[in-house]
Amino acid sequence: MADVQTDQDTITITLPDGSERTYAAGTTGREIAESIGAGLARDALAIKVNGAVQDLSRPIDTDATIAILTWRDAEGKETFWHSSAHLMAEALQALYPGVKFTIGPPIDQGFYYDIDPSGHQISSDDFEQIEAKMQELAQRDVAYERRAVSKDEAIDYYEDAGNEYKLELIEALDDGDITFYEQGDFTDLCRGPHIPSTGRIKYPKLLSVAGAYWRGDEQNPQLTRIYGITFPKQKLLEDFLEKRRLAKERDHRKLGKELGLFTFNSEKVGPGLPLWLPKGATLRETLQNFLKDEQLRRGYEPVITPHIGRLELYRTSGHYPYYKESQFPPIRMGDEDADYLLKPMNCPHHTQIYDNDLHSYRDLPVRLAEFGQVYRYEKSGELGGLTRVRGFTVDDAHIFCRPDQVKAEVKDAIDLALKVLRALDFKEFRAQVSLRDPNDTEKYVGSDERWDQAEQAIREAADEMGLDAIEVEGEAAFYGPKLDFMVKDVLDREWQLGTVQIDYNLPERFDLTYIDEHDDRQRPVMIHRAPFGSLERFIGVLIEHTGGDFPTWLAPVQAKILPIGDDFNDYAREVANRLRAADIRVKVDDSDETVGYKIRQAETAKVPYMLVVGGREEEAGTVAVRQHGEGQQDVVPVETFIDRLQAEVDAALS
RNA sequence: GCUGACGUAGCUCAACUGGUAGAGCAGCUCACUUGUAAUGAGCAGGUUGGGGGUUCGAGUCCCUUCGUCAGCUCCA
Repeated sequence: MADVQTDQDTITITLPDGSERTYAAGTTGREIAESIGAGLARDALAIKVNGAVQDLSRPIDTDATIAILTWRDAEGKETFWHSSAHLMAEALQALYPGVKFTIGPPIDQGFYYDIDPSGHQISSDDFEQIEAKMQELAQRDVAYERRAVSKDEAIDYYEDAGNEYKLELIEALDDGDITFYEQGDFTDLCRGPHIPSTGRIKYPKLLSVAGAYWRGDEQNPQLTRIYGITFPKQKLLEDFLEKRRLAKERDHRKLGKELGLFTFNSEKVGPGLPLWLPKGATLRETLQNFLKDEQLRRGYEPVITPHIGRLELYRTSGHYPYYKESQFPPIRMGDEDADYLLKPMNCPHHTQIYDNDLHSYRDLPVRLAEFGQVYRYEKSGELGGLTRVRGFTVDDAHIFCRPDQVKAEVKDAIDLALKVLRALDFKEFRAQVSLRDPNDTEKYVGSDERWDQAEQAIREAADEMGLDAIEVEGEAAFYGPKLDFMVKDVLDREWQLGTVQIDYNLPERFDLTYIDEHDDRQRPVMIHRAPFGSLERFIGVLIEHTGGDFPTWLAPVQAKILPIGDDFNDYAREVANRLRAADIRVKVDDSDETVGYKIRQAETAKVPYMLVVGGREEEAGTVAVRQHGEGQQDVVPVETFIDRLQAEVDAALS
């Protein structure tokens, strides 16, 4: 279909390397690919013409800059998976007559299709059969054919099919802008583009089935969503499955259990309420101490507030009833005419600490820090491991400052967050600046002018700190813009960890003030910041990031002393005492086991250092050092080992 | 909360179409006294998540409830 009529007989095509080639007008992408090379033609999935991805079969009528897309291009993969969604739909149509198709887009890793099963029940047990059908269909290697249809034609087609979902989609489309794609017996309303033919899709794998609401709205009917992924080569599928297997190995829920860090085992305690075991608590306190020290150096002051507060506090702050649904219900005592709320946030309490004193502009900023435990009633289906819990700890601090100090404070908060990420070797994270939605300024508190200032401050601070932050409009909280650090877990799910948020709302609501140089009362700006975010979530992601091999400074047990026999238990204990005196976390394995067994135990527990001691060591006052995962190292005096370990810890935290 | 899957010893997992709940590891006891990733033997360990039902008989089938997982929705 020639959209653009031109008088040109020939067209000039510019390739990604900048070279130009001349073709007859109407040459297709496939022909261009063939003219470049047989290999490229074989791998070609789609073509990008002046920035728009389209089918290889479509003729090109004008001069254009093009790129032939293959599996190596993100857009090539996207097209491949989109076409795979159609192939899966064809298989489903063959196996489950009457199912209605809605939407089936590609995603980061594969694709899904939302269907109305129309009475069929599809479960993961059926995956093998569906995959087999997909392979069978793919082997027929039929073309994906694009067909422009009129709106009436499209409506007729789906009225015949009785597919109200597609009709709803067509409703929103303009006549003349509607296309069907067909492959084999399957026809789908689709914008495209698609790969040339089904034969490219050789290795399908269905991943999961779940409910999803039509158009993501809880009020709408629930559809069945089937997730899948496909590959052109077996090796790629195997690599993908291997990666998933490895990810499962690193799952923090599994490692948390194996390493004895935390447990959710007791149904009596309640869902989403983690119990920290001694080793996990040690790890967590070590992390907290690291941050406390860092904060002291940066002028933060510690505060401590109770776990509950009067409901009135949260009415004033505006959190209640706005977030009523995700809070534990208020507690009412019979003899007191007031309700109490289990605190969902620390900030209201902190405002009251600020308000305990009269503040001069000279005193600002005031930085109040607390590891504050908060409680939120997350929906049951939302809970998961440590990443989503109902009771968690925020490494919260609230900075009360003058408007002219905002940028410097945001910069310091970013610096602190970066320090934390660096100390824990997080190299892959994303920084996101969330701004207000320019089309819906109604839902935000505070004047436009203030928002402009705040957004500018946060943007400049991010920029000056060298952050390559992406900006997203409409993601800001109602009270101010924010900057978040996001990190992915082993399953590639992205979690928000650290955050810096500017807030003009709470100082207003609590009528917080400071006295300026003209003896006038002024409103301070509040900055919420939490470099870890939630300790629980952070540690969950950290476990997966390290695979349980924590850096020495964080390891719950840093060294385990392994006497080779009972005769050396005393010496082992003596060494342990010397290490403890140097603040090293140490355990002695004085069980009746062989050294080989003790080593195995320590290795599987991922203890960084094993110190084997026997007669030779006792006589010389030494330890035989074995490093986790590295095997036997050397035999050194106890003091040397202490010095080394301390140097390692200092280096990691500097 | 919704849809689906799952729940057997502390952990990891067995138990054909309904027919006496098993194993390895961990634990305990005893022996061994060990030199760099599992010493040997023995013992103990369960109302098969809870409740109800069908059946001569239920880990297995049905209902219900709690929990876990995946996804949806939401997230101060």
